[in-house]
Amino acid sequence: MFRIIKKSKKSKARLGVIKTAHGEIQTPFFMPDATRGVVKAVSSQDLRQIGVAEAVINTYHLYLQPGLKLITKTGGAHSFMNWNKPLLSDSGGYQVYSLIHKNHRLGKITDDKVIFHSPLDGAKHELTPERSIQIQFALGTDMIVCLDDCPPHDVSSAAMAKSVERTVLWAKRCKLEYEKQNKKYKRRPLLFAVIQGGTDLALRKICADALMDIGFDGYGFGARPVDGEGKFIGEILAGTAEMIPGNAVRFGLGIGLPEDIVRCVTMGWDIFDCVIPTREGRHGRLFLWKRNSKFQITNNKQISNHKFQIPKNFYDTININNAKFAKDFKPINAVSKLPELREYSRAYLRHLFKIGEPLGQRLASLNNLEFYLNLMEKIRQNIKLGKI
RNA sequence: GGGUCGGUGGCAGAGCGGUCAAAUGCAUGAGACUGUAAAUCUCACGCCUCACGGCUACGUAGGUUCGAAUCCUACCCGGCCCA
Repeated sequence: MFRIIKKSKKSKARLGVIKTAHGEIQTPFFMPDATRGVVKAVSSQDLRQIGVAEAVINTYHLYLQPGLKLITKTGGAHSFMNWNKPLLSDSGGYQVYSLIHKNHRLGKITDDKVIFHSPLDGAKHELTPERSIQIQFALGTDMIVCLDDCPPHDVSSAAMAKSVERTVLWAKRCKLEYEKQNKKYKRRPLLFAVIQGGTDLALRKICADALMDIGFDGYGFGARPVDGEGKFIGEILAGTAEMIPGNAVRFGLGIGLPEDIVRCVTMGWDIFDCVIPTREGRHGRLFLWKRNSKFQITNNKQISNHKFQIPKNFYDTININNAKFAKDFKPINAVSKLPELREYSRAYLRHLFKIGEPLGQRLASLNNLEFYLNLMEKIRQNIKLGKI
């Protein structure tokens, strides 16, 4: 269940609460990706320690490995992962894109279903909209997503229209299957559909309207639009948000960069997930607050007079692999709530990366997740105080 | 002392007359990463130059050849075997 607590007067941002069987979460929020049942390199204990309240797992990956039987046997994804907070499962729609649209040898898409060759061992698997929902019920996740057809950005407009048509068709089948599973499991996870349509707002509208006729708890924005240089195109996201009724959850799938999340919040998007903090962390990039950033938690008096603008340059990133950190004995992150990040030096973290030690990846991932959590906290505070 | 094999760029290690500034791996330097086929990928990596190009290089010194990391001679150094 989704309830809006406060709407901004300055923008389309809103504060809300999503109630699930595993607790309530305040929106806007960010979910780390735990695609294969782990946020890579970190434990659920780590996540709890920095205050992560929800995570995203993937239907397709967990179905392939370790498989549903095993997960069902342990009582679902929550207990398997030792995670008692809300979980969202993604449908496998993104894998339609990353495994098939991008590489036709790995499978085939028909109107009826998707045929995958497992990247693990090449074995053939079929995913239908119904199957995706069944799997997600078996996983026991709190928020589930309809299987969608996520095309590459550069596809022809005819192919894009086809994707939209397919996405709507599949969403319809997902909804029907959802009702069946509902009766079987006596559970009502939130069901989200995904709006496709590329950078064509009219097509997005066709998709959104068709999905809203079916009716879902929330609507996702699929296939983050980019321009020729790979940059984020805001108008499409803003326009699409407007198509979605205010009482539905707006889910920006795979978004993104900190500044993009802020922008999307002001457009009315509520929840986000992205691999950036963890993947880039594993690759040595750390997100750090700028010392004099104007984008601060607003109970700080000094900046409480600051009129809200979408903050720019409020953070820095560093690549800890760079030679300049070899003798940098400053803390990894002096303002972290994690003692580990305050006590280990950057020189040491660089050393861990240089020797390929997984501890380095864990520390960097935690640093970045903490940054994202802080970001969302600041965003919520700003909305609460009427600044966004 | 005799015999034998070998000495190649930061390291390991190809190359054995021209297409060699020299494969490949590692190391190093930088970059990318957006619903995770990602502890991955890309680029650079003798010196000078933005580049064209030039210069110096395959233990050292000579030599053969139009041309040598590659062939010959001597020397230096190392491994192994014999005394």
